[in-house]
Amino acid sequence: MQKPKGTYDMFGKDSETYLYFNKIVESLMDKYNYKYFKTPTFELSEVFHSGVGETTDIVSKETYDFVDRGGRNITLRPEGTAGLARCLIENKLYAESLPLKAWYLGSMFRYERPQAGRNREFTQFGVEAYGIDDPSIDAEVISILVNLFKMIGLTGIKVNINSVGDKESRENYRNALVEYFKPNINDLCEDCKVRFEKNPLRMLDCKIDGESEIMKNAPIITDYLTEESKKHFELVQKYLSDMNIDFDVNPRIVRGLDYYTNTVFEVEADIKGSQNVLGAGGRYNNLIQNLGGPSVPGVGFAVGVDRLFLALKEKEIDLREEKTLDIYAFATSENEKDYLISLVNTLRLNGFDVDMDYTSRNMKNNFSRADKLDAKFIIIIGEDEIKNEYVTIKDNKTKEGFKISLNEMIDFLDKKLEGYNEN
RNA sequence: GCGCCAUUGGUGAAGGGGUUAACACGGCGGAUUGUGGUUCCGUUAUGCAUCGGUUCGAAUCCGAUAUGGCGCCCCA
Repeated sequence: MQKPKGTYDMFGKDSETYLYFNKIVESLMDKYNYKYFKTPTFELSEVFHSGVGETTDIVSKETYDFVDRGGRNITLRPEGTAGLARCLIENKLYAESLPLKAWYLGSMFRYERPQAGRNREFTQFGVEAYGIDDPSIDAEVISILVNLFKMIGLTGIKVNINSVGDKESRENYRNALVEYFKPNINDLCEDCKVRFEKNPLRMLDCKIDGESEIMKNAPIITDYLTEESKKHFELVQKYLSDMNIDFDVNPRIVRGLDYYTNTVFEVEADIKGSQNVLGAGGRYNNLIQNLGGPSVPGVGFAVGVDRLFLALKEKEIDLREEKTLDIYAFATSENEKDYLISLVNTLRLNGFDVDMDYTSRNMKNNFSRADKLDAKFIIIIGEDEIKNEYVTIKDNKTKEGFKISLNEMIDFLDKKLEGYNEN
């Protein structure tokens, strides 16, 4: 038995990191007053086809599609935005007071060739703000991303921003690019020739020709923005500066998904490997309309959580909450086991984190097990303890031993643990 | 979808055709102990990703498959 290609099992330190990361995200979202949304992991296929765009590879050849038992065309979500947009339309949330600020965290699915930082089932954390087409929200969304990295202590990140303009700007620019490259197309790489036909904007991203003279002198989108788009982009930059957020304007970045308009951005980390873009996003003012809803603008980003963890690992950042066991309890022989079980149950009901010996190990093994589990206190139950109604409690740090009557046990432990937390 | 590389126990690994698959950590058991983290002893892969092939003989050479990694396409 083997897990499917491109999936992973998460446990041990990694799952501790994951749980702690969730907590950080939740508290971060509270700071910005964004609300958690949980939408389905799969949607009717058309949600992604009309939402993300037919032409992007993600939808045209990387989705997990299947027909369910009722004959419906279903797609496992390859990204989070389209489903959230569908949720907004279906529940008419645009009728409530705007902006609607939402966040999500969950699995996404893309049928791709896996490598480090790229899986077929992967986790994204995303943020979206709908209803207000104001550059201040673009800037806020970017600031969330920057703040997230700050909160988890990840350094060496770089924010690149650009504007792909509105529909009109983009059409003008596309024509200019085609015009510019047409005479020289034969000098470019094979991939670029394909992009020339399919999506000329992507040519600027080319790994092979990217640094060549012809690319450097290519027209840049900023010169083709309409007055309105230009002003929007300038204000985004101003607000970012007002928040003291460092960024670079990079006219070469274009997003892969069709729904973006105006602001686009990505955040890259200085880590090895080609999967160094940790998060990316932008504004999408036509998405809701494309999905059959009213004209509602939106802006947001998604972070690749697996990639983020990879970066943490490379930088040796241990993002975990310290979790230690309050009590490890054991009995000196099999005869006291039933008593032990009942005592442990009582302790747990009183709010202590307790583990116990299930196999009646010898005493030495029990002590080393208590150490391994990082227990703060050890409780020992023997014949004498039962007969005289007390417990032997050992402080595992100071090695001090106490004989405490059953009645006083809870109070004693409460007080001791309080002292522990203060230290 | 394409190209290149890799895969040995619970983990890190050595071994690159010759019979018992090294070493370390971890796990389990024991010695001693109504009070331990040290030490000592024992044990822990009939098997080297899977399936075929070559050979007297394969973890070792060859092929296919699977999975992982690097790069590309694409993208978070």
